[in-house]
Amino acid sequence: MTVAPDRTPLEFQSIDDVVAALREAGHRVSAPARAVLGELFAADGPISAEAIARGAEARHGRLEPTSVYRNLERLEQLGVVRHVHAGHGPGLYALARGGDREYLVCESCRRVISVDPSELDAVRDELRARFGLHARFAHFPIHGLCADCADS
Amino acid sequence: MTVAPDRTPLEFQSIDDVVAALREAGHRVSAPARAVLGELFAADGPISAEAIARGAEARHGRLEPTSVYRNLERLEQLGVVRHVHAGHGPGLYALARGGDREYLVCESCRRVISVDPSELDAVRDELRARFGLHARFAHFPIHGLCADCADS
DNA sequence: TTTTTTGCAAAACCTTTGCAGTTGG
DNA sequence: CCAACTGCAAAGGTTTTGCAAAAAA
Repeated sequence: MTVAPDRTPLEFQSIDDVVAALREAGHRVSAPARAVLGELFAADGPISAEAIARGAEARHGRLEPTSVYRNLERLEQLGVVRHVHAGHGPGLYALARGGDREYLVCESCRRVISVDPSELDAVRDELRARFGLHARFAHFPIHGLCADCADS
Repeated sequence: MTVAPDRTPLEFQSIDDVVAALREAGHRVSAPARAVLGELFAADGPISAEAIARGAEARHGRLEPTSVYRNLERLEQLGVVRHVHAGHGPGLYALARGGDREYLVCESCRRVISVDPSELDAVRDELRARFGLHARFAHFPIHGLCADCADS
């Protein structure tokens, strides 16, 4: 078992930052591991493991989904990555840089809206007052129709 | 293609009501179909297809999960059944009687809290005002920790 | 009798696991 | 050099699909 280094996700600004953290935690850093990080840093939102595998395969060599999942799991334990379940379909993975995020998902166009948790405090307060539920929207996001899709 | 009869879910108070509606819609009603309905009427909350298959198998004869899924799909098209996705794990199915419901799920104890949609209007209003999202919690419920689990 | 529904088998989909071989440090 | 990581193959859990046999109306 490895221990997450004493860093916040905010400090991971580049692939090399993460590579350093991985090594600090006793991990080795292979070409596939770098390729996965490359896709995550290149993405502008949460993406699927399969998208990572395909993108990385195009730019670098062969990359099995298996390996992508194993890398993502490791990065998630390190606190570098988080994943979110958007409706049916595969889980979506994103860098945790920029601090915690919570998500809203459009069921129609599948757009993922990323928000600061504080923006959902009013919602959380209401749910706790009324039902005693301490709601979290980081892993299982709020679903609905975005403004554009609701208009049509 | 069949057309849903001109009834609201509120009118389905018994297995026979549903059987009548199925026939009205041009469907045949087999023993397995009745067994699935029996489990749904016996359940006191959303249950998995596998639970339905096991329960029905105990009381009546053999019942393949395949058949359960096919029956649930048909009942869902008729408006008699709805399903909800509670975290990881299988989908949960419940009768739609009593009108629409929306759900909150505890990520720790997996308890499903069923609420009247109007109880979530304040939450919906806040989400719409702030993000333009028209939230729905019937199919993908709100996740979090219930009061009991949050205390421990 | 005729069309629907079932059972069984197989596959699809996403993800995890096992294992032998390769590779990073 | 040796533990860790990879590829490949296989399996796990949930749901869907294909098809011949059984059953409803």
